[in-house]
Amino acid sequence: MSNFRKIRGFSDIMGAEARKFRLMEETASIVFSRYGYDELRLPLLERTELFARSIGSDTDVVQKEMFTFPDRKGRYVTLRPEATAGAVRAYIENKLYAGQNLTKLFTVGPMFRYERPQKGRQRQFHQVNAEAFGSASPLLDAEMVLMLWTYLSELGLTDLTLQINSLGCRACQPEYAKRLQEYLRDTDADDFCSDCSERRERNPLRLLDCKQTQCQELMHEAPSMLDCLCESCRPHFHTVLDNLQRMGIAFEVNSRLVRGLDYYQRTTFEVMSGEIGAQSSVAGGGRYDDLVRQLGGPDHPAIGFACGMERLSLLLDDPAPAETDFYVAILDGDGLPEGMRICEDLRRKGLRGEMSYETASLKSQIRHADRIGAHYCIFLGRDELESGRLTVRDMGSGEQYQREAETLPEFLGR
RNA sequence: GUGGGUGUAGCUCAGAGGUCAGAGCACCAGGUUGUGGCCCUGGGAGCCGGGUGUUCAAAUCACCUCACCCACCCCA
Repeated sequence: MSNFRKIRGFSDIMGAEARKFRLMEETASIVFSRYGYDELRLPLLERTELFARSIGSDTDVVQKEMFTFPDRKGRYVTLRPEATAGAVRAYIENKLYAGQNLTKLFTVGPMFRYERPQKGRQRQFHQVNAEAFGSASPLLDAEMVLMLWTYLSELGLTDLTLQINSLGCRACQPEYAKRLQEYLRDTDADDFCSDCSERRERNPLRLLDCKQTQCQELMHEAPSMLDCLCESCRPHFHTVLDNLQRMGIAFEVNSRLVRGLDYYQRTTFEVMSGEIGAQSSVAGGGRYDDLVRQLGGPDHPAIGFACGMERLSLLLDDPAPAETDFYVAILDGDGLPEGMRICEDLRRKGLRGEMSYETASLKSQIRHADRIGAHYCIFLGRDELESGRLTVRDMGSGEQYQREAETLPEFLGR
């Protein structure tokens, strides 16, 4: 085996897997455009500072999962670990807000996080993202979730669960943090798992979604963010839920749904599957109403989501490859030029097929035609060259016909 | 970053210190068949993941390392 092997967590996407990726991309483009979204293609590399400022310098993503390195002039750059930061940067930098009050964008492509690979988790992974800027309307939140759900449905995915929560805004979050800390003060640090006892002070929200049973029991009685929503956030959340209900979207409100990226506020949501192992979250998103301003842009609210393509892929059936209409089997070396002409003529008529580039035995030619799934095998040997009529074999029935080359497109196209 | 599992032919795997490293499937050639699928004969193929050590002798034992898989963690 060669010494040149792919590096850890990076994979070659090919065959049925590549066809799934194409399906996910094309479906996204079709569905999202119905909702008014335009494609945005972002750089893979951005200044490290952009991610630290938007995702949060205290998060795991920024602290230990980014591919960060100095460029040739010593400036720190990072392979994007997610898409929102870059989309916000592009929104501000290109003044996409000018002349319109709503900007809807989607983007597809690779993301990079330095994590230990496992099922549904690679170091280079791929996301479908949608971001909408400029409206704080709860109807936009509902539409975003609806669009995501429609997208997943059109991919044929059922058996998914949608969870939704509100994290509150900068007005009500401090009040909740205070209440949560008061609650935690009455618990014993040693009763939590080691991770939770450490982050109890620094990042108490994280204790809410710890999977350890002892932590879940301790947090069972913890105050809920939903009880602390301010006079603005509470009706906003309820309007979102009302509209989802009206649109027939089934969801669960989960007040413990916490997102690991600091910029999320108000409505947050996650789509999960029970069939793909531990990495069960296939999509997630929410509002980030303060982020544009924080990154130096206008005070525009925004909302978005990301879909993990590798995880969706685990749920998709293998799409069949394109059908092969014909195979031109050359049985005599003199037939090679004519075979190529016939082959090319058929392709120009829109048919799909291949030819043998060298002569081979009839037996192996037929086997090859069978293997590539050709519907018809066209023989070109000594007899055919002399008579000017080709032998066409129907690979399904085994029947054979004599045909002039000119009549082939019509014959095969039926 | 932490744990557990696995690395032998293109694929699935057997071989557990001692003849030139094996099977099935796949592939190639030939035979048979009504010009493919069934059957028969033959063939090509392998840094036994890599390295170091122990031994007269290592795919096999020890240590190191790399990769893959699963889980923790984190997230999509």
